[in-house]
Amino acid sequence: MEIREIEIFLTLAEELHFGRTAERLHVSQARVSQAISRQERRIGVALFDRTSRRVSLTPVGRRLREDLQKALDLLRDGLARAEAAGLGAGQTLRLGVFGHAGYELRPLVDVFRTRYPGSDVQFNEITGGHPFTALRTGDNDVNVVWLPVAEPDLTVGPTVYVGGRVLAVSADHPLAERGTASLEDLADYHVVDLGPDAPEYWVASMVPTRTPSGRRIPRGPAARTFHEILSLVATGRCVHPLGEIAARYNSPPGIVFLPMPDAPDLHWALTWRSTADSAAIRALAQTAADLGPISLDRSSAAPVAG
Amino acid sequence: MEIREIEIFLTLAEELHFGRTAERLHVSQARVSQAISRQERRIGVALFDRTSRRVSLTPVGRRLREDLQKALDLLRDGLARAEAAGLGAGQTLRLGVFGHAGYELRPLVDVFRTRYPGSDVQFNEITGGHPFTALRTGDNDVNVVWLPVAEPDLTVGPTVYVGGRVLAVSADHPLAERGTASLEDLADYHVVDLGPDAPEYWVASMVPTRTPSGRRIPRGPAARTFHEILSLVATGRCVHPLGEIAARYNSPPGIVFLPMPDAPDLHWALTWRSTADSAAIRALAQTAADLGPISLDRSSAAPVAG
DNA sequence: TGACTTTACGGTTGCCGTAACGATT
DNA sequence: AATCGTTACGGCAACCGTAAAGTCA
Repeated sequence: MEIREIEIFLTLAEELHFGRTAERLHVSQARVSQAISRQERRIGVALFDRTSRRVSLTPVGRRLREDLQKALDLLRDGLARAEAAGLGAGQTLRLGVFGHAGYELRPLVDVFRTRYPGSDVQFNEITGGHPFTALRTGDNDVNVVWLPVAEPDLTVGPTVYVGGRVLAVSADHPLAERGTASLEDLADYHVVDLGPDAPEYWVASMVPTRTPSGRRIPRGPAARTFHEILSLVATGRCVHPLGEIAARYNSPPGIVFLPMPDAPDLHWALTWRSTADSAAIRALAQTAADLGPISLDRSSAAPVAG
Repeated sequence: MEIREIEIFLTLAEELHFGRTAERLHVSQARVSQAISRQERRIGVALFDRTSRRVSLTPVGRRLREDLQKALDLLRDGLARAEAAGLGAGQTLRLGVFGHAGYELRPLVDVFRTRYPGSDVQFNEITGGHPFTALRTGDNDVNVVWLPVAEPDLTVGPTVYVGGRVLAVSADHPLAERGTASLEDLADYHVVDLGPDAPEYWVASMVPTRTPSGRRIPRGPAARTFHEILSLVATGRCVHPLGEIAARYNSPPGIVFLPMPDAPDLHWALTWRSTADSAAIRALAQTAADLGPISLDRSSAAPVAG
C-alpha cells in the first residue's frame, strides 16, 4: 500500500471517473485502473462497481474512503508542520546566478525572507561555460538560467524573469554606430565559444548556430566567464549576445551593448537537481510561482554604480 | 513520502538505534540511514540527533512521530477493516495439492473456515510433472509442494507438514520382500523421469541424482501424474520415491510402498505467485503459520478405504 | 459506434543490498 | 579496537506510459 495509490483511490472516490482522475493526478488512465485493481486484489474485495459508463463506490469502498481520507490528512498535516518548523529554523539556499542577475531577484528574495523568516538566500556566481556544474557538485542548491534546460537529472521550476538580449561589441566595432543589432548580423562576425561543459542546445538558444536566413554563425575563440567574454569582445575579435541585464548594470570600458530587437525574449527559470529536492527549494519555487515572472522592461530597479 | 519510510522513521523513533531498527524491519542498516537522511532532506530539518554512540529525537522529530503514528494507525485500521469485510464476503481459494494430501490439511482448512466464515478452500490436484504450472496460469491460488522451491516469481510461505518418503515398487520387485528401502538402493534401478516442466533442483530434492555414496541414479521412462508413475512402477520397469502420504491413502494393485528410513524428511509448504498476493492468501498463510507444521507421524488421521 | 475501462508490454526510476569508509568511545 | 552510522555503487523490481483490446450504452 503506497501513498500514491491511496491518493489515486481517494481521487477516484471523489471523481467517480477514471479519465478525470488520471487528469487531476497527471498520470495515465491505465495507471489509475492498475492502481485500483491492485488495491482491490490485495484487500480482496471490490472497492468500486464499474461499467464503461458508471463508476460507483461499494459499501466497503465508502467506508475505506473515510478512513483513508482522515489518515492522509493527518499525515500531511504532520509533514507540513515539520516542514514549517524546518523553514523557520534557518536554512540558507545557495542560488547561482549570472553576474548581477541577483539584483533583479530582490522582489522574490524579499518575499521569500518575509514568508520564511528563518531562511535566507545567498547568491553565487555561475558562468556560461559551466551553467550546471555547481548544481551537480552540490555547491549550489538552485540556479537561475535561461531556458530551455533539458537535462535528465535537473528539474526546471518557475520562470523568474523574462527579458531580451543585447549584443556585446567593441566600442570601435562597425556595428556600434548603428545602435542596434539583429540576429542576421551574427553571421558576419565570430561569437565566443563557451566550451564543452555547456550543452550545445542550451548555448544555441542564446547564440544560434545559424541566422534566421540560414547563414552559419562562426564560433570564435573560447571563453568561460563574463569577464573573459568581455575581454575577447573588447579586442574586436568577436561579438557576443548576452541577457540584457548585462547591459543594465555594467559599463565596461571599450564595450558597447546593442539591443537586439528581433531576438525573441529569453525566459530565465529556477533549476535544481531533481534528487536534491527539499522543503526550502519547494518554498522558494512556490514563492516564485506566486510572484510570476518579472519583466525586465517593467522593472523599477534603479541602475547601480559599479 | 512512502509508507515504508514512515515505518522506518517510527521504528527508529522507538528503538533509537539504527542496527536494531534494521533488524526489526528486515532491511539493511544502510537502508535505514538512507531513508532517514532522505526524509530529513525533503522536510528540511533534522529529525534525529545522532553520533555513532547515541541517537535521539529532535523536538521536531518528536512531534512528527506523534502525528505519523496516529496517521499510520488510522490507515492500518481502515485497511484491516476493509480486508475483514472482504474475507467475510466469500472467496474461494483454489489450493493445489498432490493426490490426497488435502486430507492431511483438514486441520488447517477447518481453522481457516472458522476464522473466516465467508471464505473457503477448494482442492485442485497437481502433479509432479507440473508442480507450478497451475499457479502461473492462474488456475490455482496456492500450491502445497515439497521444498526447496527457488522460483523467482513464487513466494514460499509456511510449512504445513513434514514427513518422510516411501519407495513405490512393484509387488514382485526384489526389494519388496525387504520391507524397507534406502537411498542407496536407488542406483540399482531406474526412477521415473518427471519431464522438463519440473525444475531439476526440485525433482532432485525428492529423487537425488546420486546416492549418498556417489553412485548415479538412472532416470527411466517419463511420466507426469501419480497414476502414470504407478503404472510404470507396476510393470517393474522402475521404482520411484513419493511422499509417505501416498502410502497412507492408496493401496494400488501390484504396488508396494517401502519406507525409506534414511531419507531426510521433506517439508511441504504453501507457495503462491508473488504478484498474486491477496488478503485471502495472507489469511491462509497466517493461519498455517499459527498452527505450525503437521507432523505426519503424529497425525491422528484414520486410513481411508480406497 | 463511440466513450470508457482493462490488458499487454517495454523503458526507466528509485529501492535496497553489499561493501567500504568514517566517526566516536 | 570495537561499535555504529554513512557513503558508493550496482542489480532488479515496480511504477508508469503507450498502444491495443475489450465492454457497455
